[in-house]
Amino acid sequence: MTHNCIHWFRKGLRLHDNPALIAAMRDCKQLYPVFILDPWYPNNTKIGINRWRFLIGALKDLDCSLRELNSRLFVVRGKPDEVLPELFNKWKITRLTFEVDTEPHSLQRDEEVLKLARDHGVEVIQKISHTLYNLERIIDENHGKAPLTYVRFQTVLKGVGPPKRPVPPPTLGNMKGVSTPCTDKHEEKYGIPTLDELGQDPQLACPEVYPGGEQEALKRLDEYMDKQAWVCSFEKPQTSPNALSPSTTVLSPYIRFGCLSARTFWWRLSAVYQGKKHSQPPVSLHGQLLWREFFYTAALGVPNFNKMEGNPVCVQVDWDNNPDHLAAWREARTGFPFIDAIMTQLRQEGWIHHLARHAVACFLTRGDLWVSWEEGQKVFEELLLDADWALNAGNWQWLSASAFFHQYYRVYSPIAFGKKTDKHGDYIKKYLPLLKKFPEQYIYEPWKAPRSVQEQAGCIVGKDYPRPIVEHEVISKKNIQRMKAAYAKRSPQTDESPAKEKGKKHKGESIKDMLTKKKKKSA
DNA sequence: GGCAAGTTGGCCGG
DNA sequence: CCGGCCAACTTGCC
Repeated sequence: MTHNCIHWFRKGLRLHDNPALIAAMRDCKQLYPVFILDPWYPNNTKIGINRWRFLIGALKDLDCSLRELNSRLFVVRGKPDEVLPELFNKWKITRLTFEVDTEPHSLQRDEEVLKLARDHGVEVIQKISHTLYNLERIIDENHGKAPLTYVRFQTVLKGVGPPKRPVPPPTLGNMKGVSTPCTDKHEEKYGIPTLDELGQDPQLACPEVYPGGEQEALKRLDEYMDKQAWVCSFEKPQTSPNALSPSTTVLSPYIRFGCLSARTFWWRLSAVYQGKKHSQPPVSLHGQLLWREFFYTAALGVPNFNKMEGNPVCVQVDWDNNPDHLAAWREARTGFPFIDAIMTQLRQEGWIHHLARHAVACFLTRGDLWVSWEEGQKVFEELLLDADWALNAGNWQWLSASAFFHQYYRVYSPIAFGKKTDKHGDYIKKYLPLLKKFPEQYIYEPWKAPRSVQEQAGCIVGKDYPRPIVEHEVISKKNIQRMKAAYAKRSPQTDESPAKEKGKKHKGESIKDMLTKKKKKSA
């Protein structure tokens, strides 16, 4: 039997390692590659202009590549559960293929679509290619629960083996006997949207630093895989958050939209590592892909993963409702140049280094402003090209010491942290040119500069650039105590039965224990 | 009991 | 002046 097929692109905006697309081409007469632009989607999540532009780039590139296979991309406007049944009838569809997406709202949407397909007699083929592994399998192997530590995650993976190899991209051979019926009105009806159509003002766009698309992704991948020594010695915590050009690969936006397959990246790294000494997870580049997998698994296994309430792994904290603090942070006017420079880079370029995310996330939440991580999550969702539901929620919980990471007394200093990798403040001067003329000595703390120095620099603190929004040394100490209180509330069983702990120590108290205790007391 | 990607700032010894 | 150690201090897992 030959089929009329829709391949539904959602994430996975690529031809390489796309098993669902290959499946669509098998025994196929007419192929319709579809992307559904859901105008209602932005209702619950705000998407910034840079993210829209990246998506447009990725769609254009996809359409280009499909043309080379004598096909085209159909961008369809509407809600999937309304649009797909129409298309099933109109195109006499017998088969629907797509890539598995494990985000909760996607799972719900796809459940609905499966029902509709069944009603229309449409066969559905789903393939896993967005993640390295079948995440359900990982949860099964861990006795039905998502692993909560990276070490545990790695232990589970040892039993599962390496990820599958990527599937080669389709060729004209795959398209033998397959056609994509297009009319003259294709552009008009199924064309790729413009920023205008998406309600974005192109005039407001900053210069594009990271163009979207599979070709761009593969070019970038090649460029980095050529640097073999760099790849083999890569250790994420050693890279700089405030380098003038990125100290890491910036492949994350491409992986987020599926312009680059994580499995392709994984096996390209394996090829570079082959026979050489190389860094290891969690800090290596393989380790980065595993962190992604780790948070994807947690996001699938933990209910309400993007919220504090109803999230069983998340510490419940009495965050302040402070719109002024939140706005200052979002709009890069906290008065801390390091923080404001990072937030400026985020808004302009759509990407900031992982450790820069640490600095601003800690500052917004447990470090200084005591604003809920959910608010920060929303801002990142809007502005980050690589904003990914699972990673965004997981990392915000990590940084706010709400889950995964618990050493809340480790607070990043908005002054000291940046200095370690950028003594002269060049990064600050790049993104906050207003402060360009401040002497090095004051670049991280311009409010400490004498009036005459501020005048000389042409920038008066309190007038041209804000005074610091909080006193970091004071507020961060207070906040540590607030975190301590939140943690204490968390486990009432230790409150009720302190005897348990005493009982445990009673018998086996060693000399070393006693020494440690004494030391602590005297300190 | 010890260890875990990603702190800071103070103190001590060289 | 620099590197190293320590305290501040938690949970999950081995």
